[in-house]
Amino acid sequence: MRIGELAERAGTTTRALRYYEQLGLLPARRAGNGYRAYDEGDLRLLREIRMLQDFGFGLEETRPFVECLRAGHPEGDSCPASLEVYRRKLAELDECIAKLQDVRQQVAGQFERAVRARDELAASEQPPVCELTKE
Amino acid sequence: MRIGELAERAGTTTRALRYYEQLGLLPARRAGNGYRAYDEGDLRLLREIRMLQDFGFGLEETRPFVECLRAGHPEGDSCPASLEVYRRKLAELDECIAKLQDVRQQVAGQFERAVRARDELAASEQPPVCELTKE
DNA sequence: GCTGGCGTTGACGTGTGCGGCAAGGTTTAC
DNA sequence: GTAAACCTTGCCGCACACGTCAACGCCAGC
Repeated sequence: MRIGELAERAGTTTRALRYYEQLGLLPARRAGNGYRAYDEGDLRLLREIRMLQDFGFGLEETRPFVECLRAGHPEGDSCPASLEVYRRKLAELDECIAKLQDVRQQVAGQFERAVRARDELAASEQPPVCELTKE
Repeated sequence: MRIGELAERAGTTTRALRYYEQLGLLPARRAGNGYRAYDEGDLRLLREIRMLQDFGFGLEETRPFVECLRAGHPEGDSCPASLEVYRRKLAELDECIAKLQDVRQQVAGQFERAVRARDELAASEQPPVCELTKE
């Protein structure tokens, strides 16, 4: 299989594949004409990378999974190094979520204060004249 | 006040201030010798920028707040444009938090599945011989 | 044999918020 | 008078995962 076909079957681009090879993440054999040659195993590796990327893993974080598969294990996460990455990622996610929730609270507080200030200003500048102003 | 003093009083760097000026976010008057000259008002603007940055606002998102203050309003969020930025940010935060929580769920699921698979494999390869193996 | 569609490498661009350095001018303290 | 500490502009670098050329080679169909 050549690079274009692999890219299409994995739902990515040739540019990404060349980049992965540059990182040593997904090295390719070469055909006689210099074209990159891939097989079904590479497709499996690539799908693993893509799935982890969708989870927000950086490319370096996918490396243990890829190497685990290349070592012949049935799943990318059959190795301790991969499990460790999972653990780190979960901790990271928890921290990030907590931080965002804290920020959300603070921003919501600022927003509500600002809205109240605006409403009070409007009320003092243009007090309702009488009941008749209500249409 | 010169750039170094302002930076120190706001807890930032001269480099950041020059960058803000480059963006037109915090323009500076100039002294006769070409040095940037700031006043207390600029310190106020800068503090506003820094606070919003701490909330994760991008510099462009702080612009309405800064312009609001420069227009003479008592607070950076006294203007409708600032309130709109708050609203957008809250929506963005909610979306981001929801996404992260979803990802966390999925990663946790993968992790637990992988751990179970590992334990089952270990159990089948090295079954507990008998009660005596427990120390 | 020629066009079109593959492939190759290499290099620069993207966005964000600065850090760091060079090469100079200014001011301040002693 | 001179050294230290400030200021100026300008430009390159970083992280990250590629996108987007450019200039070229290879191969299939007509």
